[in-house]
Amino acid sequence: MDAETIKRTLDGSGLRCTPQRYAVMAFLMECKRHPTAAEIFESVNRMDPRCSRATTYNNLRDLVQAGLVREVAVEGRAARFDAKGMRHHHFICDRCGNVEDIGWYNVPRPASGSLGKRVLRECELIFRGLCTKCAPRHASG
Amino acid sequence: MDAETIKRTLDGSGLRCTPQRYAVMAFLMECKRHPTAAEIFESVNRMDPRCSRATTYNNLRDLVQAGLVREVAVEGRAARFDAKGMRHHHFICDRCGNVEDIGWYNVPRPASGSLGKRVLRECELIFRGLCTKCAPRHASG
DNA sequence: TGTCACATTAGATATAATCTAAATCGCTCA
DNA sequence: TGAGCGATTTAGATTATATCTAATGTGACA
Repeated sequence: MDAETIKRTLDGSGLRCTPQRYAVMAFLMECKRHPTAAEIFESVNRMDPRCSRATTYNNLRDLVQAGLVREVAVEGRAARFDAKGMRHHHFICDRCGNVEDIGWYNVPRPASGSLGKRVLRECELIFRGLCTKCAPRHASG
Repeated sequence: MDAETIKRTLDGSGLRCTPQRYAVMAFLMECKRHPTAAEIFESVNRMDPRCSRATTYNNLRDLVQAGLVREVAVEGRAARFDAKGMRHHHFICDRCGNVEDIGWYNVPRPASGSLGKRVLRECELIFRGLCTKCAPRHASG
C-alpha cells in the first residue's frame, strides 16, 4: 500500500492529506489487527510526536465519516478501527475483546416489511465466541 | 410477563431474586425500547430509591452473563440493553443511536474454514441506517 | 440466634472520548 | 513571494460511561 495510493484515497474523499492524517490512515492500512484508538495514538505518536491524542481522535472520526475506516463498538471495551479494504465480517472474542476478520459472504436482507420507513445503509454480520488464542486457554481453565 | 415468571427465570439462572434485580429484569422485559444503563438506573431508581447505580450496573452484568439480557454496544454511545425474548436482529440508527428490533431470520454460518480454531457461540446481524424518526428529518435537513 | 456467602451502597476512581480556545498550517490568489 | 483565510492541530480540561472499594445489609439454614 504505497504513499501515493493513500494520498489519492484521502484526496478522493475531500480530506486534506496532512502528515498526521496520513500516518493514521497508513497505520490502519498496514495493521493486521483491529487496534483501539489508544493503540493507534500510541503507535502514530511514537513514530511522529507531532500527532496528538485529539488529532488522532479527530482524524479517526473524519476517516469513519468519509467511509474509509470502519469503527467496531465492543461491549465493555474501547472501540476498534479497521481500514475498509476488502469486504468482510467480524468475529469478536468474548474473552479478550479482539476483533478479527471473517471472509465476506452475502447476507440476505430483511423482508422490506420489517424495515418499515427506516433507511437501510449497511448490513453487517457479527460473530461472537472465543478467538484462536482464547479457545484452548478457556477449555483448560 | 408476571412476577412469578421473572422470579422463576432468575432462580433458573442461579441468581437470587432480590428486589433490585427483580426491578431491573422487570423493567427490561416490559420496555419496548432498548434502554441505556443510565436510563435503566433512572427508571428503576425512581420506582425504588433503594437501587443504586452500582447495583444497576452489577445486576446488568450478572443478567448478561447469565444469558438473560443482551448488551448491544453502539459506536460512540452508551451500550443498550435488551431482555432476550424472541430471537431478533438489531437495527441501529446512525443518527440518534437508538436500537430497534428486526424480526429474526436465519443467517448462514461462515464456511468452517474461515473460522479456524475459533469457537463460535453467537451470530448476529446488525443493520444500520436511519430509524423511522430520523429518516424524514434527515431528508429535509 | 449465629454464621456465611451473596448483595447492595455511596462515592471515589478508572477509562474512553470529546471539547475548548489558541496556534499553526498550507491552499489560493494576487 | 506573501496576505488572507479556512482547515487542521494542540495540550489539557472536561464529559460520559462504567467499574471499584470497603463498609453494610440480607436471608437461608444449621
